[in-house]
Amino acid sequence: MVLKVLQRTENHPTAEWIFGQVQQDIPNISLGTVYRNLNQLADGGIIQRIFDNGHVRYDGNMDRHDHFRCIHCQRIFDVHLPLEDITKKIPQDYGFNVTGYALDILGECHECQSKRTEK
Amino acid sequence: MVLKVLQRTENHPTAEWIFGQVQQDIPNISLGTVYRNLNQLADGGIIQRIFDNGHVRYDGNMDRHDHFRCIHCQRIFDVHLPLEDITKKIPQDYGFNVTGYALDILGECHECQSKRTEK
DNA sequence: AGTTTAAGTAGGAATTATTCCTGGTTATTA
DNA sequence: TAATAACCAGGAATAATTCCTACTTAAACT
Repeated sequence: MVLKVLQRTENHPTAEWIFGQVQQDIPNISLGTVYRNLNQLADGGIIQRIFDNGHVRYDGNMDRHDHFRCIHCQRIFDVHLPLEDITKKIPQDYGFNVTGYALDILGECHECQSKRTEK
Repeated sequence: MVLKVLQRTENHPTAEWIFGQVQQDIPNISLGTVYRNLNQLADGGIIQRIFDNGHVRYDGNMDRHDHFRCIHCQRIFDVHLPLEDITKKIPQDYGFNVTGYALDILGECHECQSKRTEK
């Protein structure tokens, strides 16, 4: 159920929000259960953790993708950028094995640009 | 003083650690002051926040660089990769303004590779 | 110099997100 | 049917961080 809720949304919700959603179907589920399930799913690579200013959000979309966060409205958008460089260059230049990476981009989204220039 | 401590270390310390260091010079500084100063410095772009599994660390090195975290020993290494792609492609493909980005790479560091193959 | 205003702070309480614990419930196996 | 295992609710505990209040120091003004 936790997984279903997460995959049904376009957003990148917090544990708390997921808890609220799941509660509508399973009224007496506990927050601890949501956390336990999210951690299992994330550790098993089924879902992804996103670190948003020290707070954790979750993403049920496991296609390789990155995140853009608007510095005004704080929304997180999925973006797709192939960075095949990394998996070549890091082992080459540093001798480290790469198992994954996460790119977080900051900036100003479309809407917030318009809102700003309207004034 | 908070800034000085942070810039003197090669590591990516937590607020708590910085607090301990600064205490040696200013014995009755409070943890809240350390947090306030770190937040001001980070918001002002003087230092960088690093999100390490939901915990916050700080980095006094403001050259444009990225981070590699070893999945075994959990240490964080600085790596340098020019990703000029991002600042071109994101505005092009998505119409977002980019003000910054952070690349977090996961993998196995040198030492942990050796340790593992020794066995 | 004395007074007002502002800025920065210690110390600790409060808040928030997350994990941990215990006893109970359900499912599984034999 | 009895025994074992897995999972969970509910709430307590923990950890990181922010917030609050009264105090101190510095700056600006008269």
